[in-house]
Amino acid sequence: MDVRTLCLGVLTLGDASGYEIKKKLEEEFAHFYDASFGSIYPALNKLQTEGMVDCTYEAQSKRPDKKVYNLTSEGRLALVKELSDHPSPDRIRSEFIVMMLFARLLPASHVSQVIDDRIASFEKSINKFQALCDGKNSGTSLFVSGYGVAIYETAMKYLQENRHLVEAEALLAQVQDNRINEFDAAD
Amino acid sequence: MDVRTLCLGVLTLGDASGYEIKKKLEEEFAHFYDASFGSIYPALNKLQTEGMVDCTYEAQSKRPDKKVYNLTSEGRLALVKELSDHPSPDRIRSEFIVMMLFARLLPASHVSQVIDDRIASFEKSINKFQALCDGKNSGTSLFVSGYGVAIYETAMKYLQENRHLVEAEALLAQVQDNRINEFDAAD
DNA sequence: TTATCCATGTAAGAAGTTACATGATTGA
DNA sequence: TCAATCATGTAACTTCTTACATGGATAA
Repeated sequence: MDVRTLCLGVLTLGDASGYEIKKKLEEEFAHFYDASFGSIYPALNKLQTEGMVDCTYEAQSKRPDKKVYNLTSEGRLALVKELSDHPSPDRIRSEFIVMMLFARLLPASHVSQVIDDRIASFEKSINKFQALCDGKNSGTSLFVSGYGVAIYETAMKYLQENRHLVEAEALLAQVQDNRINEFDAAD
Repeated sequence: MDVRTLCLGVLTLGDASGYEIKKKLEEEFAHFYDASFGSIYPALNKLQTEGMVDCTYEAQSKRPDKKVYNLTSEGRLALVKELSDHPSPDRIRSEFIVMMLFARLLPASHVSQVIDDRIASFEKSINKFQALCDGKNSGTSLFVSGYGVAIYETAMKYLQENRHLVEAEALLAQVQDNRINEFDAAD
């Protein structure tokens, strides 16, 4: 799955410009997939040459023209085919977790700060998903935003209840380092 | 954060070869970061030319030589500096979630199969993290594997309890498609 | 005998990000 | 006046994956 497929998918929800597709991704797919303009615009142009999408220009006063894309039947077929493969495993890239694993190398205060920030950002995500839940009628969107709420709530609660494990280790390592430094200083 | 940083991190746990670093990543960092040999070996070579790691050859009978790397003080410093930045938000790429969002385009049976598979794979992940929990003494590893258990358990439970939302929509769309096809056939 | 583990490496290519260019509009 | 929103696009660059090359040992 790539940005092209994602664009086709968004277009099943209605005609849209590249800019609108990007916005839709930020709202709807929040946290589960993202793409930049630098990948969306070329993808749409390529999809057009391949006949997967049609494009009509919408002139706008006081704004650049809008290129509104709509899915062709070939495009819809290609999307369904793409979605029919079994999904590859989720790919997660968490700098936060890596940092936690090496917490003993860092100042304890910094570790605490990072955890505080992470909890705050989880809270934001939960609110965002919650708002999405409330505004949604379709079963699938409800399912996905509910999934987001469930996972981020668990993650947040876990951090609150278990942060001491990491913080204790960071603190211990720091104390030991200081002791060594004191020994060094004493020499 | 990139593969280079990850290699430096693993080397704080003890000297290791590229191959061993890869294995360690698969065990310890499972699901939160991964890297292929094709990125690890070049990263280690570059780190060596930069003086971040030393390398000693270990001749092995009946096996190729092993290049065992160990962290230099510059390497440790660079790692700490890298980890001192605030971690960027987790990046998740979930084909599964995208597929759920477009479930209405797919055969209901296929959707059900995909959810079954996902539940099974979550179960595997939980067992893996659980085993990791049991085998670990350090607070940080316990924290991280516990985090994995908590999240995957939530995800699994959520799928079990809410899969009907997606399955119903896929089924409904399918029935409507069939109805249209019947109309078409009647013409 | 077939696959998997051990062990390192390279080269080609995919896929994306970042930064830039352009430029008016609107809200703080 | 400063930032953000709308709107599209390109080019350079980064980063990683995949596939290949090599080859003995071991387990099913």
